Amino acid sequence: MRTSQFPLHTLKETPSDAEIPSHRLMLRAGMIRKLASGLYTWLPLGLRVLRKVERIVREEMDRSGALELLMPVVQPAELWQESGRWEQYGPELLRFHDRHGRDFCLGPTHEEIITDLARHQLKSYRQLPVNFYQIQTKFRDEIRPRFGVMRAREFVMKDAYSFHLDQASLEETYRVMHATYCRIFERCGLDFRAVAADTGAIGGSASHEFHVLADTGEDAIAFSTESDYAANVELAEALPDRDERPEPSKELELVETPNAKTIAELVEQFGVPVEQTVKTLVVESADGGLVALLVRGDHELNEVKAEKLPQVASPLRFASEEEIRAAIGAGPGSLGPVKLPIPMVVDRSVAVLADFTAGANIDGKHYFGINWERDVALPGVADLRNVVEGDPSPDGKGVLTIARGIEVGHIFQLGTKYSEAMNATVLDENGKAVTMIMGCYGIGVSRVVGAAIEQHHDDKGIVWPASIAPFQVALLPMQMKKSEAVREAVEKLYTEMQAAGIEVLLDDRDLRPGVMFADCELIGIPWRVVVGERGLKEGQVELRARTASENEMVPLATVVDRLREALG
RNA sequence: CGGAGUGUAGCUCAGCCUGGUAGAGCACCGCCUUCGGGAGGCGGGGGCCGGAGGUUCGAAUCCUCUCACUCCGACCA
Repeated sequence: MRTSQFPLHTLKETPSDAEIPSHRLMLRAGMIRKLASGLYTWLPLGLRVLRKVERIVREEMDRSGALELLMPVVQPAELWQESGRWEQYGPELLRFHDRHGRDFCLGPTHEEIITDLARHQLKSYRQLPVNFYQIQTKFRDEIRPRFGVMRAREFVMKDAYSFHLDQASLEETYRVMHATYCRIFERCGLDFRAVAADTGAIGGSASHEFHVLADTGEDAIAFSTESDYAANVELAEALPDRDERPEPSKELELVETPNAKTIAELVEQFGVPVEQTVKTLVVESADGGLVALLVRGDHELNEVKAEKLPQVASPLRFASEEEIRAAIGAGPGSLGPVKLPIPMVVDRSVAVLADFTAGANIDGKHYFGINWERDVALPGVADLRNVVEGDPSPDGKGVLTIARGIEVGHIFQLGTKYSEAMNATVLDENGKAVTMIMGCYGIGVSRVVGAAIEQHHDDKGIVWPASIAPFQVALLPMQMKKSEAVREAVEKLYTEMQAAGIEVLLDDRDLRPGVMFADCELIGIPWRVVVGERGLKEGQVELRARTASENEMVPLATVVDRLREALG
C-alpha cells in the first residue's frame, strides 16, 4: 500500500476529550472517529487492526471446533420475555418497535437467540456437543461510555455458546475454550491473566475473566507470584499472614485518647504499629439490628464478602452515628471488641492478633494490649477484607501481587438458565427429552485493540505487537522526487516486499523526513526501512524496529530476507 | 440517574467579565524557497459562535429554556 492511496489522518494535537493513552493514540493515529457518545467509525487504518484481531479469533475458534454463524443485531422482544430478561435487563437494553408496533431490541448479547436456534436445530443427543460462535456488532446503552472503544455503546464482540448433554461435556468444552482464549491473547501479543470470576446468581463452579494487564484498567486483580492463581480483588480469598495467634505479652490497658478518632491519628499519636490496630465497622444485621465487622487498621472491608455473611443484611448498609450511639453508647471513633454490646464477626487476620489496640466503646478511650479469650471471647471468624499486595496466595503458592486489568474476555458455564426457561431439549439415547446444558464465551474484539495499545505504547505513539499491526513494514524514501537512485531502490524494494508477502506501507508523500518518521512511529509500524542517497552510496538501507533506538545498516540486497526472517 | 464542567473553523484554543458585526496556531488549497526528526515566505478557502426565545439601536458576549458532549460514581466484552 502507498500513502498516496492509503491516506494517513494523523493529528499533532490530542483531542481534548481523550483521557487514556489508547483513546488519545487511536484518535491521533487516525484509527477511529467519534460519531456520537460511544459510537465510533473505524477508519481504514484502525479497521486493518480490528480485522487482524478478528482473524486471530476466528482462526483459533475454528481450530477449537466451534462453528461460525451470524445472528441478527435486531431481536424480537418475545424471546427476551420468554427468558425473563425483557423485564430484568434494564435501560442498557435499547428497545424500540417497528411500524406494526411490535417490540424489538438491539442485541447486547445473544443467549436468547442462540437458545431459540438450538431448540429448533438440535433434536438429538447425537448432535451434541456443539459450540456456535459469531463475530458481530453488539449494542449496550452504557450509562457512561468512555475511553474510546474501550467502553463504547456499539462494539465488536466474539460470542460463543455451547450446548451439552451433561456437565462433564460442558466442562470439557470449557477447558478447550480456556485454552483457546489463552492462545488468542498470546497471539495478539498481550500480557494477560485468566482470573477466577464471580459466578453470581447463575451459580455453577466455573467462570473466568481474561484481563490484559495495564495501569489504566478498570478492574483490580490479584495474582500469585508463584502460580497461575488469579482473581478479581473483590473475590480473592484473604488469608491471615500467620497460622497461630501469639501468646499475650502485654496487660490490658485503658488509655485516654481524646484526639484519636481515626486509625491514622491513633498510629501517629501513640506510635502503635498500624497492623496491631483494629477498626470496628457497624452495619445492619440480617435480623434488622446491628452487627460489628472487625478488620485490621491497615485493611479494607470487602463489601461483597460482608454482604454474603448470614449475619449481615443484604444489601449492605452502614449504621449511622445515631444508631451506633444508641446501641453502644460511644461514637464510631471509639469502637472495639471489648465489652461490645452487639454481635460481631472478625476478619481472619484480626483473629490471629495479640496485644492489639482498639476502641474501648467509651468516647475518647482505647484499649491497648487486647488479647482474644483473655479479655474478650473470640467471636465468629470470616474472610471480610480485600486482599493486599504481599498476602499469601490462597492456593498456598507464593504471595499475591495486585495489578490493574482490562477485561477482554469472559467464559462462563451457564448451566440450564436459558435452555430451561426456553425449553431447549434434545432426546437422549433412551428417547427421553433432556434439557441441554450451556456454556457461553465472549471476547471484546474491539476492546482488544484498545487494550493492546494500552499495554504497548511509548511517548512517540503506538508500538504494535507484530501480529496485529496495521502494516508490518514502513518503507520511507528520503527525497524521492529528487533522487533517481532512491526512487529506483524504493520501487524495487516495494515490489520485492510485496512479492515476499510482507505488508508494507510505502510513504510516497515526499514529505520532510521528520514528518514521515513521526507518523510512522505514531501509527506504530513494527519495522521501518529508510532509503536515502547517503546509504545507497554504500549499497545499504537503514533498518529499525519500532522498539529499537538505533538504525542498523543492511545491504539493499538482503533487507527483504532480513525482514522475512524477523516477521517469521 | 446523581454530582462537576464544556460547547466559537477539521483539531487545539483565544475573544465573553466591560455588548459595536469573527480571531490565532495546526490542518487544507496555490506559488516559491527548503529538505535526514513534525521547515519558512506570500496568497487563499473554510464559521447559523450547539439550538430556541428574550433584553438591546445592536448579542459569540447579558438573561431564560433546551440539546449535545466530557469528567467523577453504580454496570460490563
